[in-house]
Amino acid sequence: MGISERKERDKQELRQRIIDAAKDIFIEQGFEKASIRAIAERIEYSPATIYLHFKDKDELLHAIHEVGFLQLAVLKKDLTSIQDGFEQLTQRAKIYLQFAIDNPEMYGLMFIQDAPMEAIKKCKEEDEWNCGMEVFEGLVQNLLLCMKQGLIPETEVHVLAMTVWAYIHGIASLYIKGRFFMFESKGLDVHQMIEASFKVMLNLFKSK
Amino acid sequence: MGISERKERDKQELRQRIIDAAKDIFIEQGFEKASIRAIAERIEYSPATIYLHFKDKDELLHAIHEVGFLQLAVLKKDLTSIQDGFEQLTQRAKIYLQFAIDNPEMYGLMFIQDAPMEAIKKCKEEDEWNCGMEVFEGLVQNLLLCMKQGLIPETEVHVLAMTVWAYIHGIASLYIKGRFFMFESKGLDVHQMIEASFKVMLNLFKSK
DNA sequence: AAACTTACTAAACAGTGTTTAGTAAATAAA
DNA sequence: TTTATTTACTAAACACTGTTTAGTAAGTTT
Repeated sequence: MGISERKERDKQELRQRIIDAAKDIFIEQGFEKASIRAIAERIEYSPATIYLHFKDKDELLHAIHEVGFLQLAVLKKDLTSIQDGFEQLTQRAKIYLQFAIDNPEMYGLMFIQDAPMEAIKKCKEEDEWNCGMEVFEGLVQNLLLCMKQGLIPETEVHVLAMTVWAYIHGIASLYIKGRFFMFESKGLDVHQMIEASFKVMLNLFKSK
Repeated sequence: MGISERKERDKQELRQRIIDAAKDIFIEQGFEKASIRAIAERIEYSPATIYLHFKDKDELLHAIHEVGFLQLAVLKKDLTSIQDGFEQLTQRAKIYLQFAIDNPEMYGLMFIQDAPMEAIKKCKEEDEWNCGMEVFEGLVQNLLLCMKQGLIPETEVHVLAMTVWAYIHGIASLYIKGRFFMFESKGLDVHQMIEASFKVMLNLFKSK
């Protein structure tokens, strides 16, 4: 009975085509322009077809945001090979920040917008936001390595990870949401300031 | 010629009524529900009338976001009377964070959403986002006080302020946008973690 | 050949921001 | 006082949005 299996494959393939098309429009033209109708048109199906694969737009955006985490995972994949904990932490932060700057719409979906989390809330089986957890766990492991190497003081590692994450996310989100714009109009070099802030933050973490 | 002046007053009053109604709906029912039509209905005017006072929705949201900064300013007004720089910094951060938790929609408008900044970009006279600048300047002055009192090491103060702001905003925005949700579902007390992270961050800043 | 299932969509519903054309009243000019 | 003009306002339309419903046409099973 290969027929029903082929049908299932076809179904999954169409689902993937929807996600890909949605992601492309989302990346190219931004959140606003990524309408169900525009996505449907790109894959040459009717808008209603999308609802055979996704409960609502939130669920589709949730699927896209997972693609974003996959993208980020690729960028992070070589991090653990960096022996020095502190150097790894520096690179980790830089990758995260660069990802946000290079993919502001996707970063927004992953860490700022309500949509993907709404989807989690709606489906009863608690997803627990595994995507975000994975990023966080990487940071936790990194910080544990730093502690093992005596580079930073022993502290409750989850709290420490939360602190580092908050800082990096703060820089990333204020930047991509235009809140450092005031510096630019005052003639200051924002990128340079971020770089300097980065160094300040890292130095603070060094155990004396 | 009191007539034209009265007319001008009436005009400004209606403008203010629009802002107030918009703010109320925005606060009560969230960003999504604050439609032009809903705002118009509340003040018993037609939707088109709103466009006689505001170029577009972004401009209206920009006006609302200024009300938010006024609200925040009230909460901050007694801060400078705190003599100890470090204590003032602590209280400043707490007020900022508490404001975000108590008024998530308004905080979103002030520091996360695109709308108000779009309005700035659209009108040619560079607004420079004075609202945000004011908050930032308060932090800068606070940090200068800390340095004067030898509580923190001498560093380029704008970079330092950016660092502190990013951290606090990071905590605030990740919290209100549900990204700490994963901790909750793991049985951790998020508020306690934030409190702990707060202490970690403040201790990092203390000069040894 | 008839019954059933699947995959899909046209069209509608209820909402959105925004613009246009037009009205009715208040004011200014004749 | 009558006419002209400006002002304040809105009904209705336009072009969108997410989503649902009812129906069709093809494929599969009986």
